[in-house]
Order: sequence, then structure tokens, then C-alpha cells
Amino acid sequence: MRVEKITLKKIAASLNVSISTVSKALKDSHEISDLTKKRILDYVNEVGYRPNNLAVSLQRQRTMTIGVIVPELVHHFFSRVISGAENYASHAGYKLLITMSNDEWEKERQMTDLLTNGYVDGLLVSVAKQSFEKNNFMHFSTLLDRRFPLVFFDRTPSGLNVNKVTINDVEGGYKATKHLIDKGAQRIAILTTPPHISVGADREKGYKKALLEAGYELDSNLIFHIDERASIKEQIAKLFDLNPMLDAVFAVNEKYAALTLKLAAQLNLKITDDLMVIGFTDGFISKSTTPSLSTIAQHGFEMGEKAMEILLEKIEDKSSLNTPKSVIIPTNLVERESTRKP
Amino acid sequence: MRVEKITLKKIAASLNVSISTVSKALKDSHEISDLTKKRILDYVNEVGYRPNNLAVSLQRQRTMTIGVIVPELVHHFFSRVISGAENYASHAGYKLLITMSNDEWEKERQMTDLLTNGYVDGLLVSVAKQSFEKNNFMHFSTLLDRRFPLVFFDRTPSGLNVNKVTINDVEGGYKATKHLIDKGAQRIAILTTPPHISVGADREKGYKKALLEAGYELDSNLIFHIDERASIKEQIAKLFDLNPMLDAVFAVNEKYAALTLKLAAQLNLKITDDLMVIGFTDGFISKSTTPSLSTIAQHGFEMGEKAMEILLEKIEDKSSLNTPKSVIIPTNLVERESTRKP
DNA sequence: ACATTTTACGCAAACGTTTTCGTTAATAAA
DNA sequence: TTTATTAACGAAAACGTTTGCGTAAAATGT
Repeated sequence: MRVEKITLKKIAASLNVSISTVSKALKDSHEISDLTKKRILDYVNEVGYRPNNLAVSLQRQRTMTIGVIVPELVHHFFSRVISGAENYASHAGYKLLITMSNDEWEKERQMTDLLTNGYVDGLLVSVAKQSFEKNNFMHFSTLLDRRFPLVFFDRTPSGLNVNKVTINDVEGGYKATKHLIDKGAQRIAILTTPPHISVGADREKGYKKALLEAGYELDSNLIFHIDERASIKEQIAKLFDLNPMLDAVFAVNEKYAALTLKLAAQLNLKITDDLMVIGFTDGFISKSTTPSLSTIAQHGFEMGEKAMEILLEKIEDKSSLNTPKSVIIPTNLVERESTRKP
Repeated sequence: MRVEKITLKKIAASLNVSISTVSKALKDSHEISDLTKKRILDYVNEVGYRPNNLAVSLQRQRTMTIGVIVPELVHHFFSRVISGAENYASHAGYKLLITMSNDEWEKERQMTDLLTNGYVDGLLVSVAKQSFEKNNFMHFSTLLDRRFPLVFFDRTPSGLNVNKVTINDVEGGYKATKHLIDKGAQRIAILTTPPHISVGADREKGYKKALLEAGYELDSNLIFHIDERASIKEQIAKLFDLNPMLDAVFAVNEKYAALTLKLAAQLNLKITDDLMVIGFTDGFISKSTTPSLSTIAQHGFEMGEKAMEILLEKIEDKSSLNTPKSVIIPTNLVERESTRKP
């Protein structure tokens, strides 16, 4: 039951050698004789020495770890991105440290601060909702000034020339809506986020574009900006209430789509005869509902991989930091039961 | 566009004062005159100095951050636990660093190593599947030897006397099964994990206990250990195939439960007349399916809070480390449509 | 007037490593 | 035998902080 921390200094003292000898022996340096190496190795194994990572990183000025900041973890999509990032990173010998901002500006700032001042070599972030609301990205712009390797994914800060990998949300929204139109829908509603969330706003743009292109009229009664602080289900119910002739819904995420489906069942609406539904994000939920949900697949895993690829490139070749890279991961439509018509 | 790192040393040089003066000024020490303080503060704000956390932590021998290792992030339950932990921690002034083991032993070992050697003051972990398979928990026992503050949640290592907060899985399994029995089910199947996963095994115990208590016979055809490396849906389909008289299913997680529901719909089985289903974990999925899922609520948020409470107690009062604490978070049955009978 | 206290700062050790550069002793080359 | 080389190790600076202690000058007390 050893309790005191065991350091190079203590090992050195115990074996009557210098600190540098121990350090070199542990890295199998040719400067140390095989005999001493063995003596040191044996002792080290016995006491179970582990180097202090803080000291190592401080000295090396490198940590081989990457920080990730996401708004929240519950989203399947973010989890997928992280998995993709982790996958790429671990093959390159990097580890991942994940934190969450809870969609709060202050926490995002705090985590950026914590991670970028020593803990990690680079940062991957998806911006918090509150940062959009406040339109405050100064914690990121100081990072850019410092030329700290930084890549954004999915939710990217407005007005900053940064590395980012996103999906084409406008196109995604367009595809989803177009699909409903092609299936013969006449009155198509959209359940989206408040306008300051770029991904929601962009999907809404795509929605409008598809409608206009097909000669439909835009109807503000059909455009619902969900306020997540209130009951989502009640807001969707209100949509149905307001629009008796509604025959299709485009929901900008899985959650809204699943709830729409549920409400439809409660109102005895037949999918797809009375109502078609299409979502966004191809997660477990979309596959497991009855009927299963048509959706726009975002390929989060690939997004994470790509983001990490760019980040590591920026880390290893600092000169590349001068030319921000922007990559768009293609989306594709996954047709399932909620829009499948004979 | 400043690029060189700015440190106390550089500030001191620029202002012709000593490093300690700068350091003390930044902490508003009474040892420094108001004039010098202002001079330093102004300069520091201008250049945007941020202390190096590695150096600070190394010196302070304290980081005010807590590490979390989870098998994976996609699980709603884990996300909830993390949120609870984060909530408690942030109120106590601690930050969270999250990593995932991918259910792999080696990665779990690596992350434990990374975090516990400098990066964090304490560790919260839910054990990887592979560690159970290998029955290898040495990376944790060395932590115990070092008296490193450590609390397990949900999936706890076998044979180690450790701090842990779990739910009573046996009781949960019992409650779920009993509920089905009370509702009149005759042939009740269980969809569970391979036996080495303790939570699955325990829920299965509760299932058996409830059956025996009610005078039912155990039927191995009704006990399915799902192998996640193969198609889950096909395995569930096989269950239905094998048991035409099946009238209730207890699934040990949301995923299996949702898939069961989906399959039932495809087989045109009426819920609840032909089949009742009950799950485990009260996440978004259970609420959003049609019919909605009855389930055993695990209260992940509370679990996270409690785990963090214990951990912080161990950190602040090292003497408490001698007496491992074990807390059980109560579960409760949430009845929804999938078992609701008139 | 001198002694004492206070103010305002600097020095240097410490946290635990890595690594460059000496230095000594043994070995090889002349 | 003398000189050059190599092998094996140690001293010390450096990474960027914090903090106890020392000290000169200024302020206060007698």
C-alpha cells in the first residue's frame, strides 16, 4: 500500500544514480549500460512508476492530445462525430479529451481556456447555442490570433475565417423538401430551430428554395421555430391545430421527427396517406420508430474523421494555418416508411 | 497577430519587474502596490495573457478537474450520468474531462493512465466490456494502491472493494418482470446481454426471481443473450420464431425494446393484446415510440450527481478513502402504452 | 535623533520531467 | 607509452508557474 507519489527523483535517490540516468534508462538510451538499465527497470516495475504527464507535457511543449468541445453529448450525431474523430486521432497516436459546453457561452469559454492553455495540441469545436445568441466568438478569435490549431464542425461561428467541416444544410433541407414534393405533398410544414442557429436556418433556406422552385407559396403558418425551453410536443400539436390540411412535415432533427410521428399516431393520422414525415440525422431513432423515418443522413463519423484530419495537418504543419480549409460532407436521402408511397 | 507564447517571464521583462511581482499582481496580492498592479494588469489585458495550466497544476499539485471514462457516448444513459456529474462538479468549482474507452481494455488503461498522472484530481468510471471479458482490472487496483480518488458507476469491477454507485439491477429486472406477470403475461422472454456484463446478468437474475416466485417455469428458449456483433434484429426475430406463444418481452435496454416493438409491428402483433414489451432506461426513445414504452427508470442524472458527490468527498478528505462507499440509486417503474391494459 | 515597523518588491526553490553538455574512466589507436 | 576515442554517467538549464523568505527604502513611533 504505497501512498507517496513516486518520482524520478526518488527512484534516483533509492538507486544512488542521477535523475538523468533514470530518465535515460527508461527511454532505453544507449548512453546507459545494460546493467544499470536492468537495475533501474526492475526497480521501476516493482514500485510501479508512472511519469507525471503534466511535467512531461510542460517540458515537451506537446501533449499528443486533442480537445473536443461539443454543446451536449446526448445527441447521437455529436457522438458519431466524436467517434469518427477519435478513430482518426488514435491511428495517428493522439488521444481525445472531450468536454461539453451545455450550449452555454461561459462554459464554452472556460473549456476553451482550460484545454488550449497546455492541455491539448489542437481543438475541435461545435459552437454553443448561446454563443450564437450573444454573437460572441472572442474566445475563438483570440485563439486564431495565437495561431492555435482549431477546426470547427457542424456549428461554425459566423463571420470568422476558420477551418471548418460542415454539411451543406441548405442542400439537405432542399433534398428533404423536394422529396416530399415529389411524393405529392401539398402543404408541407417545417419544424426548425430559432433562426440564430445556423444549421436550422440553413435547412429552412433549403426548404423555402424547394417550395418556391416547385411553384408553392410560402406560408408562415407552416414554418415553426421550436422553442426548446417549452414543451416541444405542444408546439407540434399547435402546428397540426393550425393547419388541418397539412399533409407533410419536414423536421430538422430526429427528435422533432419522432415526436411528430407520435403525435400523428395519437391523432389517428395514417402515415403516409394523411401525413408524410421526413427528419434529419440518420440515428438509431429514425431506424427504430414505426413507421421508420425517412431522413437526411449527415454522416457524422466521416465528419469527425475529416475534421481531425484537417486539425492534425494544421498541427504538424503550422504554415498551413494561414489558409483556412473548409470541407463539406455530402448528405444523402434515406427513404424509409414515413414517406414511402406505392 | 501575436504568435509567440506570452509568459510571466516575458511580461516581467517587458515591464522591468520580477516574475514574482507579476504573478502576485495577478492574484491581487497586498504585497504589490496599486500602481504596479495597474501597470501590470493593463499590460496583461493588452497582450491577452493566459496562464499555462500545465505549469499551474504542476506547481499546485491540484487541477480542480475530474476525469470521466465511459465505454461509449451514444448511450443516452451515460450522457445523463455525465450531465449529473457535470452539474454537481461545476457547482463545486470543478471541471470535467471526458474520455471514452470504446469498451476496449487497452484504451481504458491508456485513458486511466493519461488522466490520473497529473491531469485530474479524481476519476469517475464505468468499466469497459472488454475489461469484464478479460477480467482484468489491474489498472484500477494500482490506482487504489496509490490511494487515488476513484468512484465507479453503473458498471463496476468485480472483486474489488471500491466506491461505487449503481442501481439495483436485480430489483429492476424483478420489477419489470413482475409488472408483466401482474398484467397477465404467460410466456415472458428476456432480451439481455452476454452473462459477463454485470448489469445484464443482474437484470436477468431479477427476471428469474420474479418468474419463480410467481410459480412460472424457467425456459431457456425465452432467455436470449444478444450478441451485438451480429444483427440484433435478426436475433430478436429468431426469438419470435422460436416462441409462437410468446406474449411479453423484457428487454434490458431501450435499444432492444425499441427493436422488439418494431418487429412486432412488422409481424402485425397487437400491442398489448398479443404482446407486451417493457424496457430499461427512461430515455427519449422510450417516450417517442408508438406505442410508448414502459420501462424501468434508472435516473442517470442522479447517479452522476451522487457519484460526483462521493468523489469530491474522497478528494477533499483523503482519510475517507479507507472506507469505500457504495450507494444504490433506486429505480422505478414507468408504465406507458406498451404494457398498459384496460 | 534613532529605532521600529511597514511597504513593495526580488530571489530562489519547488513542482517533475527532458535534454544538452560536461566529465571521468576505460578502451583503442598511434 | 602517449594520445584519441568511446562508454557511462552527472550537472544543470529549461518548461511556466507559485510562494516563502529576504531586504531596501519609506513610513511611523519614541
